[in-house]
Amino acid sequence: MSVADRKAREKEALKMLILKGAKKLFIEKGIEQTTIRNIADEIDYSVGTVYVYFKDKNAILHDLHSIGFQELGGYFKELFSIEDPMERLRKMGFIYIKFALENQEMYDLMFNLKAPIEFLTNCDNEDWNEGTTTFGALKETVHQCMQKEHFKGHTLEPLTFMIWSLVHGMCCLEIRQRTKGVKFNNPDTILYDGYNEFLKIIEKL
Amino acid sequence: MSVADRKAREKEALKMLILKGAKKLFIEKGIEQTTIRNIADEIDYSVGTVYVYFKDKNAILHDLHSIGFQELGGYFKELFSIEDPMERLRKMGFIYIKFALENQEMYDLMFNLKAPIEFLTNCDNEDWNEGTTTFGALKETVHQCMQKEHFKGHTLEPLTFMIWSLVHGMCCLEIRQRTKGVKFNNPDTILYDGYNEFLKIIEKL
DNA sequence: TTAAAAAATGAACATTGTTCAAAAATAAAA
DNA sequence: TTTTATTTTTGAACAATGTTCATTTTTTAA
Repeated sequence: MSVADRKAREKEALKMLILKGAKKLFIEKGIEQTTIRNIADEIDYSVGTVYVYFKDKNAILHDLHSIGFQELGGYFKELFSIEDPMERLRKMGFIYIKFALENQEMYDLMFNLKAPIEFLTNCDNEDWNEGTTTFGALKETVHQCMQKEHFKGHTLEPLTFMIWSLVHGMCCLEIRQRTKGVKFNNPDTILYDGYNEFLKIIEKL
Repeated sequence: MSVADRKAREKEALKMLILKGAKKLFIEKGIEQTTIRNIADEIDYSVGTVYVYFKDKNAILHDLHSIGFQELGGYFKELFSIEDPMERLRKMGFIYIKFALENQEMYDLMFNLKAPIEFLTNCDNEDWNEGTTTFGALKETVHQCMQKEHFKGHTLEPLTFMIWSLVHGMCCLEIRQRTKGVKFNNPDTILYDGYNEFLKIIEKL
């Protein structure tokens, strides 16, 4: 191993350290409430160093948003072993909501904040690979459901988007505290009453 | 009319002027990109004056979020004349999406931003009247649908929340630019392909 | 041991929301 | 009308933020 190799590894390590510190603070005190100085303090480096490794705050948020998608992938792992696509779709909905509620700041970053998308636009990058891949996974399962004679009369792409919108809408309203006027039976609102109604709906399609 | 009355009227007028200026700038250049100084400049007053009429930026955002709900109410007006609840529900979905797409910054403020809710919390106000009222209107229509034997096997409150989540989810993903990976047929994506699929879904419930 | 290259630093800048003593404008009193 | 009291408006000043960059420190190569 050359010195250049080690340097590259160290560079990568420090980049990860910054991201790890940032994520910790984001979860602890919220993304908006976390400053670059906070992040630098957290890992005992100076502000300037953070800017050596990241172009700006959006770059940090974008990288962390990608990490969020990796983590969602981890949640989704257990789905691979489910043969029946309808059963997989049901579980997928549950896991999606669970992930959103257990990782609210990360979910917000992945699907709501402007920063990650702004970063892509700034880099002249039209595509949003993380989202497209996840959407593709859902679409594949819906496709298999349709092959088994479910969802008659629906079109794959828009229907997939509807299912995504349904669970995303729930999570979004909950995370942004717009569910105050909704009277649920269960204390753990979305994950029980919401999810149950979601099950009823896809059953009828 | 006493002097005190006139003063009260003038005070109210200036408050409205500030809100009007703020709204104009929000729509023109985005909420995050608009500063208090911008708003003050827009209406030819000083920064300090803005703070005489509003406690802080959140107070402006909250009042503007309320105005947004009034405007949504304006969009909803034509629904009153529709007798058939199912037909009314369908039109309601269309108008909701239309409002969201035509007033993206306002929609964001009403249903996504933290500011209006933070303002309520700061005032020790637990309730979110604007949202609860709008949710109530949707719930009433869904209730009438159920009385006409639609939506068998569903529960009013959670089902209403599902329908809201569905349209909100679509609008949210579109406004926050998360629909890049979804291939629609129509150029006006959500309002046609999305809405059509929404129609198919509520038809089957 | 020394010179060159790389990495880390933190003071400095522009911009933000916010405050508040002072100034200006208005109303009430003499 | 003139003076006093009250209300309204002002903008300089403050702390906090994202960001930059000349300087210092550390590491590598000679």
